[in-house]
Amino acid sequence: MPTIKEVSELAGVSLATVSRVMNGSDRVRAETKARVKAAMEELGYTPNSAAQSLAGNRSNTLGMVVSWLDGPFYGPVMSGVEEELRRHNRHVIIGAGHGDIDQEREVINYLRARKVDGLILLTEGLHEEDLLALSKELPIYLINQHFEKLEDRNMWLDNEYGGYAATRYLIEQGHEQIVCAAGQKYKQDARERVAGYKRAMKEAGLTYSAKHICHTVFDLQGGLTAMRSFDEERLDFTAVFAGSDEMAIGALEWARAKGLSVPKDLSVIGFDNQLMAQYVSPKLTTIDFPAFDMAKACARSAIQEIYHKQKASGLKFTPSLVIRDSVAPPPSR
Amino acid sequence: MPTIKEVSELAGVSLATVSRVMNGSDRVRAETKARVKAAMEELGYTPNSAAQSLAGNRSNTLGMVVSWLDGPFYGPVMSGVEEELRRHNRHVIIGAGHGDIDQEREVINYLRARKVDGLILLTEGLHEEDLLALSKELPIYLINQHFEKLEDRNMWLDNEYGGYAATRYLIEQGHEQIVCAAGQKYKQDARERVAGYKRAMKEAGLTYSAKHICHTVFDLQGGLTAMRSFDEERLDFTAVFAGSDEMAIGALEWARAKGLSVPKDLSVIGFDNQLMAQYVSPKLTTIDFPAFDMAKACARSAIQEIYHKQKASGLKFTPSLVIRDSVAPPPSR
DNA sequence: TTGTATGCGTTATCAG
DNA sequence: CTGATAACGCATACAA
Repeated sequence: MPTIKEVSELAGVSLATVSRVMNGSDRVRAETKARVKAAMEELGYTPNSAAQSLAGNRSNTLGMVVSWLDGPFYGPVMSGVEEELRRHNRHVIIGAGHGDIDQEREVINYLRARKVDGLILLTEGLHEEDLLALSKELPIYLINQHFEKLEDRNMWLDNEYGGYAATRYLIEQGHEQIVCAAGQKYKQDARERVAGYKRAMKEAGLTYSAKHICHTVFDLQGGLTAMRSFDEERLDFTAVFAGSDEMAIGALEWARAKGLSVPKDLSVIGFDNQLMAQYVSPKLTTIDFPAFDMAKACARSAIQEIYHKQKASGLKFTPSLVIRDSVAPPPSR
Repeated sequence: MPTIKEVSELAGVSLATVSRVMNGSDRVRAETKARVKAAMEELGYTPNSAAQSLAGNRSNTLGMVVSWLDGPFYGPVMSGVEEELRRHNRHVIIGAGHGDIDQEREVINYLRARKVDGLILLTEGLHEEDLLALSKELPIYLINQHFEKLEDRNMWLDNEYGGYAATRYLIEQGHEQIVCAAGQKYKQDARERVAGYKRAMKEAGLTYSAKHICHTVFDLQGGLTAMRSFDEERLDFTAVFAGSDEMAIGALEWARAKGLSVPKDLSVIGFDNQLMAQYVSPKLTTIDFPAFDMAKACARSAIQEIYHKQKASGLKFTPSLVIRDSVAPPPSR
């Protein structure tokens, strides 16, 4: 493995000069730079990242904390971050918090010990105080969590608009009685999606009661629970807006058990556009969550700020409707 | 951030001694060791991994190459590896090959430049020559790829047995006419699963022709294609063994389109026990692929060999049957 | 614009 | 069993 020393000898310059051309060519003559680059090329030089980290007092590594490594949602996010960082010759250490706040903290400590230069967080447990304290120590970037005090290190989805778009689509199809199966009430995104539902309903002059909105959990079981609740309340409805695809699949299951055909008797729209949305029957109409793009943008922004001293800026992403087979006009009476 | 220097001063010993107690206490007096440990504790010392890498000429990092970061299959694998490595204070850099052999090679080069101490591979493109050449350079560990020349760095699934168990279960339910929707013929695991099917059929004295086995692709579309082929061949069958859950879901879709009810009219068994197997309707009876455990075992073995000079040893994993709702006795005639 | 010298925090090789 | 001390490969003041 060649080192800068060998490169410098071949190029007939000093170590320092080689180092300079590596780190964004401060002020070195173009000709010298070319000679050095040629030498690097010839030797097949690759920098030793450990030495860089040690001397430069930074690890060229970002830490990333997700709740699960194996959830359908996190794959695209990790993928986006990894891809972007590798393009910039940096890398990422990923840790899983397993949905537990203590484990999340532990992972963060681990990453700190690894001296990561920044942190990308896609978590649920950490609250504002935690985040604020952390951010005093090193730059942290938030995916899917809108936190005003960290505004320019935020990549967030306009969940409200997503909920609006979903509901709006149902309304356009002719539905007037629409229920909303929502996720955990303490979750920001769950609440925002519900807000979108409400806005669309009001805007269309449709009515809903508190019973039309059922906060349960963002999973299949939660979807079932919500549907049962609507049923027990004897509500009339022709369509359901589910806060997540998994909940929507729960709704499909409920409908099947009830002998209702989707979308003929009941329309269902989900949220997230997870992989499995395409695998169920009927294929789920849903709202796309651009996780991959958000992750990429986040990584790019982090790199710019941390390594190139440019100001970071947050970005709001707008989700889009994905039309498949689970929504149709309501049954005519 | 405290360094060993500060620790050594507090403990009243030399740098070298501190270093010794860190690295598995070669020969240092118990009392000294205790003093040093106390000092480390008191200062909250954590080793600087960059310095360790530089001085020790190793990165304490393993590279891992998977085909996709976002496939349902890879999550549990990454999860297992990450968890095990972190427990041992090592880490992993994950790269994705995107199912393309050139990209896989590129990722491997990237990881080599990062000076990983070993490589965990869960790939498809690389062939034996590649692997053999690579393994001359650094230790490589294979998940889900049985390669005799690297026998003790192999974690592999007994796919043949899995295919046998799946088919056997169908037979026990009373099926006699069973077709097999298999994955890509060039894939080792696809072929092995088929071999298991054949063994079970023969053992039970049941017959099958070449037409009963259809090699397509390990995905939903492949499942559809295979089913159509059986249909066009006008085969009689009451059950299908699909080489993957995705193919099985394709079979479900085909049955639905045909107006067949699963499992009443047709039984379907899958393979892999991916997350989505629980989300489709009917819930898929399938063969569990213990990806998480395999990954953990692989990481453990790698750590033992690379960092503790113990001989690695491969492991064969036996898949198990997961009974859900997609298999029933054949319709009585 | 370029070169020299020093230090980053460890490990490893020697002596003692 | 323990202590000096020289690497490890690079970044960065400081000098030239």
